[in-house]
Amino acid sequence: MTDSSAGTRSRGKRERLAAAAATVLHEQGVEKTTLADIARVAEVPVGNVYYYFKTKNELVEAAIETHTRSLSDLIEALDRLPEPAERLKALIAGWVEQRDTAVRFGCPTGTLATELDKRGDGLDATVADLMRTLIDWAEAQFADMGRTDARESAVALIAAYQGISVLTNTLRDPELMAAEGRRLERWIDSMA
Amino acid sequence: MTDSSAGTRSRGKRERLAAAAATVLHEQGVEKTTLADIARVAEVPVGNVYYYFKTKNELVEAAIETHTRSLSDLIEALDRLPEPAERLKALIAGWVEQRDTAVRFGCPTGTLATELDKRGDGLDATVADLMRTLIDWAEAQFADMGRTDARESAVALIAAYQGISVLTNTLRDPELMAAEGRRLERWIDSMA
Amino acid sequence: MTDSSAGTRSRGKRERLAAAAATVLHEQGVEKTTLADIARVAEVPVGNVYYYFKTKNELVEAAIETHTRSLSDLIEALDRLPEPAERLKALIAGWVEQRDTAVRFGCPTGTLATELDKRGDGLDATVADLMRTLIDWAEAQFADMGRTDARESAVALIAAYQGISVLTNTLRDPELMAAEGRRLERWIDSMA
Amino acid sequence: MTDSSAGTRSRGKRERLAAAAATVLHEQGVEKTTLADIARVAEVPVGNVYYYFKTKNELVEAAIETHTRSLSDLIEALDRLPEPAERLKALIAGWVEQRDTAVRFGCPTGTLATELDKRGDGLDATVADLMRTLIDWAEAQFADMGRTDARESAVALIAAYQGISVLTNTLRDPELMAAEGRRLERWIDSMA
DNA sequence: TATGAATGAGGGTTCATTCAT
DNA sequence: TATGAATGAACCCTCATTCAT
Repeated sequence: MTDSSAGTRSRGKRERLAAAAATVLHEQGVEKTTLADIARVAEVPVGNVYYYFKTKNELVEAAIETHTRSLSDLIEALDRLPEPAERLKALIAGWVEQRDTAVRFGCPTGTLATELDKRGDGLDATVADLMRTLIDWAEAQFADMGRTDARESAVALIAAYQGISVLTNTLRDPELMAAEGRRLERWIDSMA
Repeated sequence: MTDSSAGTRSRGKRERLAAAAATVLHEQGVEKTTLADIARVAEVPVGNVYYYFKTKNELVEAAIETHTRSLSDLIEALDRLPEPAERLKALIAGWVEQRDTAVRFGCPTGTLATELDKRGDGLDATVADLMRTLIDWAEAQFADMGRTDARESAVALIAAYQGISVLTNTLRDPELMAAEGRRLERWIDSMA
Repeated sequence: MTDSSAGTRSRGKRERLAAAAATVLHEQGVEKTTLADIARVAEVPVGNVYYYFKTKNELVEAAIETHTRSLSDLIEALDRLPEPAERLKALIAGWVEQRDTAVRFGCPTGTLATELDKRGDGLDATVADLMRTLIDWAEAQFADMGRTDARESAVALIAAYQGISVLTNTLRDPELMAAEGRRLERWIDSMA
Repeated sequence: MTDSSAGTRSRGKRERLAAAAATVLHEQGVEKTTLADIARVAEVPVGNVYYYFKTKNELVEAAIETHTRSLSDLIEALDRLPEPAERLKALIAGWVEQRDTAVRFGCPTGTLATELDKRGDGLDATVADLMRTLIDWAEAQFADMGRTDARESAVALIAAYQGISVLTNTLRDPELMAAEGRRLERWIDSMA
């Protein structure tokens, strides 16, 4: 019991750091975020961070993995819905629900991808995987609906979300996300 | 004569700096770009930059203004086309033409907006104006086409471009932009 | 039984650490070597090192002692030879044999002495003892040969070795050591 | 005059840094010396060091160059002597003169070479050049004296100096250097 | 005895900004 | 106006040493 809680505390710390990284990197951006910021949020002494992550990049990587896991969970939940159209609309509904976060910080994945592209380390490939996972899942839904242009539709859907996230964030207007959500839903409905 | 040529040279320097800033900030990102980088590209001594721009932020602002002027020029050119639908399709065609740049650096305005949002200075409002200008123009075209949902369509169009820019850049695939361009054209055509 | 075997295991660990320290400190230098490096080579967990050595300096001391013991063994072996001139020439032959190590890392004692001198801890005195032991032994051989300048010759011999080690290492040429070895042998022979 | 003094001040600063580096690196060793140490001795603010030297390694390189220049000056002075044997003995006399420095810090070139070998950067090649320059010069003198074994003698001479420097430093005894100096002089004399 | 985890001081380096001329 | 030089705050990272168990 004591041992297990000790193990838990250690693993907990790593996870706390990864979670803090995911949040803070989203909110402040990769470049503006210092290790001290992440350490503070995770309530871990700065020097100790390096016991778990050898470089700042590894911390960014862990943040991406956190997002990847979130996406997996989301997909798993959506897959429980019976109809592909419903699944897609539930995805959209989720986006709309989080529109206030989008207003303040944009899409976590999209802004991260944009920033990592400029950095020159190899991390952009990792976010690309994450992005592809989402597109692939959407494609599967469109295919399930019998669409022959499933890939193109999937790309268009995710692009619409990425784009409206940028606009919602830039123009500080959550209603943009809401309206686009309704438009996308109508689009899905028009396919049935 | 000497003064005027000096003035000319100075204005030339200021513009060279603004242009260099626009390019380099797009390619490297705001945070990764140093004043020295911009000065080097503009072929202006580092110490001299501060004669024209008191802070790095003012240089970023100048870069945005450069983009704003580019947009004005573009709009002016598009407005010479007779039909609103043609104008919109010409806009889209321009996006597709520049897809290789999007692959490497994303949309200049979008990535800048994403980065500036994280910085906390007041510059995000300036990019927002730029973004709004484009949306407003698109809205005018849709209205001209007799659409009652002109604003929503305009937002959707620009969002589509922003989003596909993110995906094109992240996934390093220019074909994404091309395909989305064709899709958007079809959409415009379907409105006629 | 358990205690004794534990004790044995412990002494084994202590010796493994000292041996690892001797090797790694020679190869990487004192400053560039971390405790983790030594622990890894000795296959001892980092945290456990401090049970045997309270500070890094103590580990350096142990490394010196390891070298001292090696020197004792060497001297013991040389002393089995009947003639002092033979003993000295056997010493020289040993140096030449190890010239490839000298090329890569220099003389273990000499480089250690050079490094420890800069550190300001009291360890330089310990290497000095080691160095003196070798000189003393050489002096005894020269005296045994009937030389009245035994001390000076001994110093010259060891200096020649230290110096050619520096050059062999710096210029990365094992042949330097070999040639100097032949020269020194001739010198010894000329005394008989 | 003003301009030239301004230029002098700048160049002076760079040189002051290089000179400080040469001294401090010799006295404290490369690893133990911080940039702040060098900056303090050169009376230059720490942040300003990087205006002249982009990395610590460049500062080390500059220190080596300082030593190289000193050697050139020395050689130039020695070359004014008429006889090669005299030149070599003057070289030796210089070593003996500086025996108190050797006691405290060893030979600047030798200790630097020993330390740089462990560091893994490419600087060891630069010190090697310095060392070779000295050997080459000595070889020329021995050749001038009609020796067929000029190279070997040159290597032996420099090795003797390097080695006695190590011993003088390690055993903290300036008399070692003095005695070895006399021995080497006799050796030179025996060649005439 | 044994060990993973924690800690904090300090080092090298970058860079926006300012200064002196 | 122009410019090389100066400045210092902040950042990432390393590591000897200590702690808790």
